[in-house]
Amino acid sequence: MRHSTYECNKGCPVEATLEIIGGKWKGVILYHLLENTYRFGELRKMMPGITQHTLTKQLRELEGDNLVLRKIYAEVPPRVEYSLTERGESLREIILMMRDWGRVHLGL
Amino acid sequence: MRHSTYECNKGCPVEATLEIIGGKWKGVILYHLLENTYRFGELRKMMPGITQHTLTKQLRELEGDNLVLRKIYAEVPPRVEYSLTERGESLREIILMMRDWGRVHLGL
DNA sequence: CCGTATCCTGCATGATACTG
DNA sequence: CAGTATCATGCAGGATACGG
Repeated sequence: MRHSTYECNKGCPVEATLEIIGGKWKGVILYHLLENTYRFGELRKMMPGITQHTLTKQLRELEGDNLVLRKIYAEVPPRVEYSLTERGESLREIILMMRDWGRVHLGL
Repeated sequence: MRHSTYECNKGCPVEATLEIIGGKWKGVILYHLLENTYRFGELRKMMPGITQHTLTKQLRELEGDNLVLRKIYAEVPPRVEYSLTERGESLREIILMMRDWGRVHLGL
């Protein structure tokens, strides 16, 4: 007896995906990294509302979920660049669809 | 001088969309309603982890965002059915993509 | 420049009990 | 059956200060 296509008994795939990109800032971070590789300070400037503390935490979590790559350059002053992993890239379509939906239905 | 396609200065459309579907349960609720119209108690059974209190609140918020329609039947015992509005339907593609992404990348 | 270390706060979510 | 009413709690996110 097969389950419904919509069954969510143990680990709904929609819920699980939202746990990864559903934070207050993660979608926005990924959205920016879709366009380009960015340094920590650049991301911060793009998101005036986020604190340094929170940005660091969110980036660590995205890194932990293997969506974002953190590359450290041994320079002075230090430079750290964030980019999407292949797994992160695979979210491109979803993120862009959310952007489009927001534009159309929320007038943004 | 045009802005970048990715600019998020005031009201990022990705962030705004996530505010609507990004809660812990909203995606799952919408996911179920994608398939069918359901009664309150049916939804509750489908999501064993959610409490009555929280389900009510989430449904009210979805209703407030005009994604879900709440239809009350004047019967005894009372019957209330939830379905997607047209606006809710417009999220179908996004939700299904999140489901697929979860299945492929999270092994669900 | 890119962080950690503390401490703190609000709000999303939950537990439990009661009701039209 | 489908809710409200209360009260409780955990954790995401923030403020501020300091460090390699």
